[in-house]
Amino acid sequence: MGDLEKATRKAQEFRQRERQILDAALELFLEEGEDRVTVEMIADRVGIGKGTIYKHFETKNEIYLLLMIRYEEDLAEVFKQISDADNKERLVREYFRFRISDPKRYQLFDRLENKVIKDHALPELVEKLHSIREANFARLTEIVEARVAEGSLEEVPPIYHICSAWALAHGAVALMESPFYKRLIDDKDDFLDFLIEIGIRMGNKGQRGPR
Amino acid sequence: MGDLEKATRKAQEFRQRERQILDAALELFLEEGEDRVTVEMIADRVGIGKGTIYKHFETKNEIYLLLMIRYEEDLAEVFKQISDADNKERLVREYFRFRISDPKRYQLFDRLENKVIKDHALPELVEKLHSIREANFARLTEIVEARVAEGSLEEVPPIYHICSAWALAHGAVALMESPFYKRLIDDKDDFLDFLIEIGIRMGNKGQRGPR
Amino acid sequence: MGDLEKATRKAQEFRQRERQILDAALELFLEEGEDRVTVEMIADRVGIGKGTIYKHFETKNEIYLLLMIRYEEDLAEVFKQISDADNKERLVREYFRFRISDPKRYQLFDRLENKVIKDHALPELVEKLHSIREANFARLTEIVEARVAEGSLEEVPPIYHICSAWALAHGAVALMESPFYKRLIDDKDDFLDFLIEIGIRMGNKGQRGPR
Amino acid sequence: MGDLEKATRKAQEFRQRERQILDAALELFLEEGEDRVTVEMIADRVGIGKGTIYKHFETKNEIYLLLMIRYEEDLAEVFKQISDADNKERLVREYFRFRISDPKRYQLFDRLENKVIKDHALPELVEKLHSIREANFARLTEIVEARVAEGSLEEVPPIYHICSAWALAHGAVALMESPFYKRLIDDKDDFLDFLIEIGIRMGNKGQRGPR
DNA sequence: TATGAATGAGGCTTCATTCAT
DNA sequence: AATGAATGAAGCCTCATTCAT
Repeated sequence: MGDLEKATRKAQEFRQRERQILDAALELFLEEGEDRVTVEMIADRVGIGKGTIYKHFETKNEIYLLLMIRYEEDLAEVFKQISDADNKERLVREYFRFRISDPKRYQLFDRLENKVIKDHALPELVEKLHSIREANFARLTEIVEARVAEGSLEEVPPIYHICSAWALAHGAVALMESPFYKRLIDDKDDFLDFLIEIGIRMGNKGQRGPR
Repeated sequence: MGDLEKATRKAQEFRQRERQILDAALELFLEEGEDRVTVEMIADRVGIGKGTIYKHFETKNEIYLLLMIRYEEDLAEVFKQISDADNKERLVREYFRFRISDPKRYQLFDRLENKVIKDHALPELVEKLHSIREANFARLTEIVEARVAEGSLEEVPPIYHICSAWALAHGAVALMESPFYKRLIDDKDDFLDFLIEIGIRMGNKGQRGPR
Repeated sequence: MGDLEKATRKAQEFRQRERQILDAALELFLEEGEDRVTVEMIADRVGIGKGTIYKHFETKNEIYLLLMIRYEEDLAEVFKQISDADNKERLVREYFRFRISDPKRYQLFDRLENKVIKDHALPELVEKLHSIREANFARLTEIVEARVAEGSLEEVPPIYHICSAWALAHGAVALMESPFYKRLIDDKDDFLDFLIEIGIRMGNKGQRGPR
Repeated sequence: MGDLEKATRKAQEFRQRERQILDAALELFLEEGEDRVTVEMIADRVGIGKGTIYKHFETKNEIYLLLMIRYEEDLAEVFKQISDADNKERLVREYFRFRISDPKRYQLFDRLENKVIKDHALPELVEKLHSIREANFARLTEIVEARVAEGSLEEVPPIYHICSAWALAHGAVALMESPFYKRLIDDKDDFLDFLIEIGIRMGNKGQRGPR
């Protein structure tokens, strides 16, 4: 094996380990709650030493952030899948599906974001996270603008439509996770259908009287 | 002053102190984030000794819970104000207003609930919290059932209507607090109006095609 | 015992404990070298818990600094003893004696100062330390100025005389502590007499040719 | 190229690398303080791997020691330059110049010596260091003895003269490096002249009354 | 009852050194 | 010979809770 090849392999293994650590961290955060998870626990789950983690990440906060970025990138992927030709209905549906498909994960990142922002930690990474999110938003805005132009959505700033969908999805997630609310709903899927319908219709033209 | 009188006064002062502690704790939790607030900080703000706090509350978790219960009771008060005679619109409006009026507080309790539940702490108090909430729900359910009966709301289980309103309000709160989304919306009040309108219309009969 | 009395006693005991910690820390630093001494070791020597130390001092650096300030105050005491009426000889002698009497301590603080300054730690305390030192210097400067005025010291800025004495004392201390040099000198006291004589004569008028 | 030649070259390169490492280490120790410099930082500056450093030196302590020996050898060079024919003045001047020319370096080694000795590390190397220093001393002693014999220096053990010069130089270095003292002296060069004059006269015959 | 000094488990992070490739 | 990923002991500091006064 050539030196170059060897180096490439090493680099790949290194990347691979990074992924392992992030995966293990995410698992543990979801299982136990991020505050209860120590760096040592993450290392143990991967089967490596505590110090090794710090070869890959500067601080625990960086792990948080990287995980959040991964999530945001996954969301970008979802948006990319839904080509511009698609209709709004499909978009809202996919968006809800993505959010609700793993509500624990979603809520974890919601908590983490607040934590990380309060710590003023890793501002460059926070910036990166936000810029990915902004790109996602730009894409959404385009789609919404087209709908507004064709007259199927009410003429308010596109961001209103986006944010209200975001809010409903966010709330739906919290609902699905709250042990209190969970026990009030018998047929979860049926309820989700109901919610998604609301999401789809929300902001459609002609739903509101004159302001 | 008689002994009895004296004892009564003492008991009152004790109650009073308890309130002071809870108020100070809430203030600090909101200002700094609950993780950064130590029991000592709370005692300092009240101007008492750290040990005294433990004469009133068994653990820090109990403070969390008591605060949450207070919040839920405040919400009950809101519902009580809105007599059964009231229309749905007013109810939704007040509900949103209450939630959004102090989003930080709302989010704090959302976080605390998850934390406390994960700790399996103070199950009796958690039970109490939930029973208050259930009472609130019962009241809401009645109102909604009436609307459904009169034909203005779609015929799905009342809980669907309640939960979707809850979800939207919950999401709206998160939106208002997220630094990322905050900067995307210029006219906050205008957007909230938009959202509340959606909340009001949400689930109205005739908004959905046949399932 | 009255409440006031009790409070006073408590406060005294608290002070006393602070002294104990500082004493133990100094002992250990001298015995083992500051880098080898952990906060836990200090606590063990005092016979208290690790956490207690942090009730008295914010960081390990603060312990360093407080110790240094104590030393500088002791030196101020030496200067105060030597009233202005005294002659230069006595002053130099006492100064050397103080420095050399505990060279390990002196060197410890020399090291600590560099360390603390590099850390940019506790700037207010560093400031305090320096202001004490400055007061000591002001006192010295007065004495030296008087000698210069009466013609017994060479007419250079008073600080020159002070600094050269400081330098010789500083070097003498290092000499006394260096295992290498220690073994070269048989009669330590005799050599110190020699050095002190040099210190006394150093800078006397008429010792130097025209510049 | 023959095998021998090749081996020789390899050996030379190895030597060369060793020098590079020591140079980089010295630079970093001076810039950042030895405690803040990790082995990795040294490797990075040289542009080699961390492991390679351990092919050349057993431990970090060995690097310290080798650097100290180099410094002592440089000093030996200074003494060699000043042939026996030279006068005392020139010697003292050169000695001061050497010490003061790079006070940070001097102080670094002073610190390192204490550290290394406390660790009881690498006793053979410590021994080597001391023997070089002893040789330097022997040379100095000869010179001083000649001066004493010719009557220009006071009749005390030669080591007294040497040690007092050492002490003054050592103190001068500390002075030059102390941020506190630095700001008290306006004209550094003028003051150094003053100090060197003292160093030259120090211990001259006729400077002291009868003991 | 009120106090606050004392506790110590536990978390994060650092870094000299090892060792398989 | 050179590498650098991996290690884990060790250090500093936090803070909920206890308990003697």
